[in-house]
Amino acid sequence: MADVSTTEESTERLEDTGYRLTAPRRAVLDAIAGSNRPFTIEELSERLPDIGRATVFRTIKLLQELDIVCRVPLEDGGIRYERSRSGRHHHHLICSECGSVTEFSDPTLDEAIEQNAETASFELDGHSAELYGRCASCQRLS
Amino acid sequence: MADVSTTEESTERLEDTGYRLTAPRRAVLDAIAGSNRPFTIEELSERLPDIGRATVFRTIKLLQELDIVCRVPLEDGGIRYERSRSGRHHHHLICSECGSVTEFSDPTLDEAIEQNAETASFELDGHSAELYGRCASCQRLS
DNA sequence: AGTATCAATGCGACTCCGTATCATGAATCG
DNA sequence: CGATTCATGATACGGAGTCGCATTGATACT
Repeated sequence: MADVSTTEESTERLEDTGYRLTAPRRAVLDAIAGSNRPFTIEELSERLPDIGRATVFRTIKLLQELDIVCRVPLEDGGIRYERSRSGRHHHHLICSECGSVTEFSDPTLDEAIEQNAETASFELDGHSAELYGRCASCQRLS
Repeated sequence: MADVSTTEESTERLEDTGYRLTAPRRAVLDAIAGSNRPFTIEELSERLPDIGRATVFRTIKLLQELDIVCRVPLEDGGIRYERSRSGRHHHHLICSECGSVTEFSDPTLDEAIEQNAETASFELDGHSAELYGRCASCQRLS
């Protein structure tokens, strides 16, 4: 799977899947390329005052489908979004203090999940796993 | 940790933690005792027309804190709730066809999660894992 | 290049889920 | 039994996301 860490590759992925490359979509891609912290739609929308709120929602939804952006569910039920670094399936370490989000992949974890599904005769087609706590730098600060 | 599969034990847990045992709370406990499928607040509220919507929300929130009820995040972002059978930490197998939810616990899975946190020097204080797919009986039906 | 087509946009209204406010009522303690 | 404090219900409110629809603009066709 292609890297999606640059705006160029993301626009490519957009075009390859038959979606139109429009000015608002470019603007959203640029905006999320420039932010390294997970963001809410509102924050994104404020940074793009000339783009309709509905369009921002629609675009983020689209980018999620293309695995360019991923949804980060917080412990309190809130939702943030982040540009997916790997463009592949992964899990999150979510710091409840500074809000930073780190991706990780772990075949052992995925395997444990598959094993549980199998034991229950469950036909797995997706899963999510989020880890909540304090990141290394927040620990150092206290 | 005590079993919470009966309304009696749940009312006990309520009282033990210093909360008042009121008629609306009893009614909510009875209602969820009688339902074996995960429910939305709206559904629950409809079954309890004499109880204010806000109270249903408040009560479910309280029961979540007491581990009597657990939150079930669906793949589409929706939320349902279910009486916790074990009253302990667990994960969910969520059938996208019939909506059934099965709990499971797996030390191997939890350990894999802890291992990842440790590798990242992350101080873990909670996690969630949800498995999405088709349950055994839905597979049989097709 | 010129044009037709259909997807994408922007706006605003709207839904859905959950929460805050606050006066009233009920459970618990002395 | 009376006082206190917690819980309730009604309603208004708020945030997040969606919908409908007229307009715009990217793409494909010639």
